Amino acid sequence: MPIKPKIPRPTVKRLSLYLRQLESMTAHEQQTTSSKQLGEALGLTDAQVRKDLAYFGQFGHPGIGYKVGELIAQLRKILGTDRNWNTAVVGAGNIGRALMAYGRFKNKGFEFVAVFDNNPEVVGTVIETHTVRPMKDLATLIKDRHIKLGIVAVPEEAAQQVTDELIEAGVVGILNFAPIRLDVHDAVSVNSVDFSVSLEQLAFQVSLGMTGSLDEDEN
Amino acid sequence: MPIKPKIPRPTVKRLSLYLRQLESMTAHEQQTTSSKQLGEALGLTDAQVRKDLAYFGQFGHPGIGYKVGELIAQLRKILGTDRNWNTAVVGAGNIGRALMAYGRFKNKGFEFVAVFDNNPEVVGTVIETHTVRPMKDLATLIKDRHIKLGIVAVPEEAAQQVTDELIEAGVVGILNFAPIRLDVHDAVSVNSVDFSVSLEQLAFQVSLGMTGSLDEDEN
DNA sequence: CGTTGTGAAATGATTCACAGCT
DNA sequence: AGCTGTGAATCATTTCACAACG
Repeated sequence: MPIKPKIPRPTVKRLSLYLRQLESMTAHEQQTTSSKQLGEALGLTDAQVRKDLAYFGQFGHPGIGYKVGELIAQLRKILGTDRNWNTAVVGAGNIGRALMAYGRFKNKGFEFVAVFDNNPEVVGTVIETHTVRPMKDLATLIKDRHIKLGIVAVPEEAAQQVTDELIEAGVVGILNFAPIRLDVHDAVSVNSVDFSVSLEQLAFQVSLGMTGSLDEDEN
Repeated sequence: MPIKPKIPRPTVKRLSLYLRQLESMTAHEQQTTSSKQLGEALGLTDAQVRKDLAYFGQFGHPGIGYKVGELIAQLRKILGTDRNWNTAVVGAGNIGRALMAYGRFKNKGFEFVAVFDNNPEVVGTVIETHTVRPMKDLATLIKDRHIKLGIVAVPEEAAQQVTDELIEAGVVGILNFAPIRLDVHDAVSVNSVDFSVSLEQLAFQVSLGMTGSLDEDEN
């Protein structure tokens, strides 16, 4: 192992986008691509693409570009999605169901292997082939099924408590949909999706567009 | 109006967080706060908080801090959520329903005034007091109800088409849940929420935590 | 040729540190 | 004494530009 390269945070986000674009390219039988082409498809500069990829190794072929299949394999390895991540969904409301219904996660290395809810009317019902379990089964199921990722899709008031239980049971990564900052210790990773923030950002951009300026869109 | 201050993008995201934290403070009858306190609650430095706010004016009172009610009003004005944004949801699937069910948007300046879907079985049903309309009514309803924001919660294949229709009808901001980059002209703002990217980022962080290092979590 | 990988330069964002107000 | 607002310094990220390679 050479040194620690230090990866910029924005780079990580873009790796996912590269991977998705490349997968769409294989689907179209495309064998090879370039940083220019990849960048154009995603609204980035070619230099940005090359620099991002170069943090992880030398995947390109000068004069040729990148071999699509090869780069896909590399990116999966980098992102950790070459293995399978057993994942639990906590909260069988609309968000929980939306995620479980989105079939493409399976091919992306994420497998939902348990759903929990505390509502007795929901417990026992089946969502996408999975029976909703009561919260009291959480710890044992997380352990038995070697679940490493947890999705917190419960109301704000319950989010921290649920998080604590997940971590206690052995989960090492949390995707949080509740509008609060979750308190976790350093060994656990948290990533939050916050609809209010997203909408307010949008309102700001729009308001601004009517008067001043911010930098580009970039989606 | 003096000059163009140029707002850092990360600042905008944080403004939403400040606003939410302040709202929770008023709910607890708190009259006044400081950049230090605000920062600690959100995992930011006090200097960061002050700098963010100072881009928009001098809202603080030296020696005292910030008056909570006052700052809330200012932030709402800055974000554009002091007015009301009529919003349309396209796609009455789980994500669309999750958003409509999240009651707090109303108090945040976003009002969902129309839902559309192209599935005949769903059209005509009622979601949170709103009858689902067919796609063919989109243009007229957007115009009649002065809808300015659109939420794209449809499958990937339909997302660009839906976006085009929304913009054609007069929408100026789009919140996109489909996993593609939407093509829009400059006068329209787009903000995307991408579950796959969020999950893959999480997997990366976790994988890394097992070996190397990235910078802090920060949720 | 066209395209990568990469130092060096430029731009952007955060933190420091302190003068000045209450 | 306590806290803001802000220039200056630091740190992070992006862009430039070009040598090296197939």
